[in-house]
Amino acid sequence: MTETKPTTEQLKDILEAHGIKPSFQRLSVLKYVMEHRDHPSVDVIFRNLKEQIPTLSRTTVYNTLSRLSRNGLIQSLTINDGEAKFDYSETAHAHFLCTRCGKIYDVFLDSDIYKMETIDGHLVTDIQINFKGICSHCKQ
Amino acid sequence: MTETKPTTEQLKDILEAHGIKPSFQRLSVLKYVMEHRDHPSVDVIFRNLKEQIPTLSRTTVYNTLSRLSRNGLIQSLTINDGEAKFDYSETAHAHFLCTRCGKIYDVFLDSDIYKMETIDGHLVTDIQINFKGICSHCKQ
DNA sequence: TTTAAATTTGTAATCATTACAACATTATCT
DNA sequence: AGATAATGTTGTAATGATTACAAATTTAAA
Repeated sequence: MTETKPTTEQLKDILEAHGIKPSFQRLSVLKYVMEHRDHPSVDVIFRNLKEQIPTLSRTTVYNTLSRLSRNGLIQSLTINDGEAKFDYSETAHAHFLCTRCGKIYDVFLDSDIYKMETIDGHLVTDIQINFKGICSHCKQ
Repeated sequence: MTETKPTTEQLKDILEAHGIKPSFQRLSVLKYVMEHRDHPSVDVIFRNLKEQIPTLSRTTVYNTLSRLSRNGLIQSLTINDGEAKFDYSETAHAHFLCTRCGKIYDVFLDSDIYKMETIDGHLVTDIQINFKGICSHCKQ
């Protein structure tokens, strides 16, 4: 499993290292994304955290994810129309979206593309390689 | 310029070769996408065609683009949240989205990734390589 | 402890997309 | 050709994700 159980101290350190104040809500959102590597949507994150934090607002989840993403802590996957999916990962990897069941699979391929810092004179801050098709389960 | 001016006959042939009946609306949408390689959105396509075809419905544009995309004639770019962008191209290429000005640039890099037909046992029907960052114009 | 700054919350607005039913056009069959 | 079925188009209404915004709360600074 790629899932980790970071301690509150570790979460705090990570947020501060990225210039984000470690509020309780932010710690909770980051914790959720780190412990659930199945590309959760805003709605999934919100509904699950709401159980532990009844006062939590959907807007806070949006704000927090957007900030984590902007500061390069997590990646906002734009692989499908509809809702955004979020990804925390140390190692660069691609994604495969099954257009039948909607599941998103991690795909590990070592490509030089991930190392590019500029392209055609443009400054690169994010790289996403997206495959779409029918997954092995749906194929049968 | 990569733009082409296909004749009505050519458009008809292309549609029929992909198993799509060449109605007037479909010919018009395909023509627009082929002649405008700047990744237009549904709204842009609709508003421009509406001038020549006053009876045109937005739903028809959605339906047509979705069918052209499903049949592999055009590509629906999912590089940014918000609205989908459409791309007609004979040669595989990547895209760069400037997060400041919103412009999408074509990026040509020859990668073996485009040749993949399966990955991890999944059947691949679409591949997109997306870069994001600050473009050379906005950098200054 | 008072004041200012930052964060969170909830509701209302926005905007792209889809559902759907009526209407129009095109193809099929006798 | 004329009747009938199939397909395509249109417009409006619904849906669903995201954002705007202002009030309320919490945290930091003086």
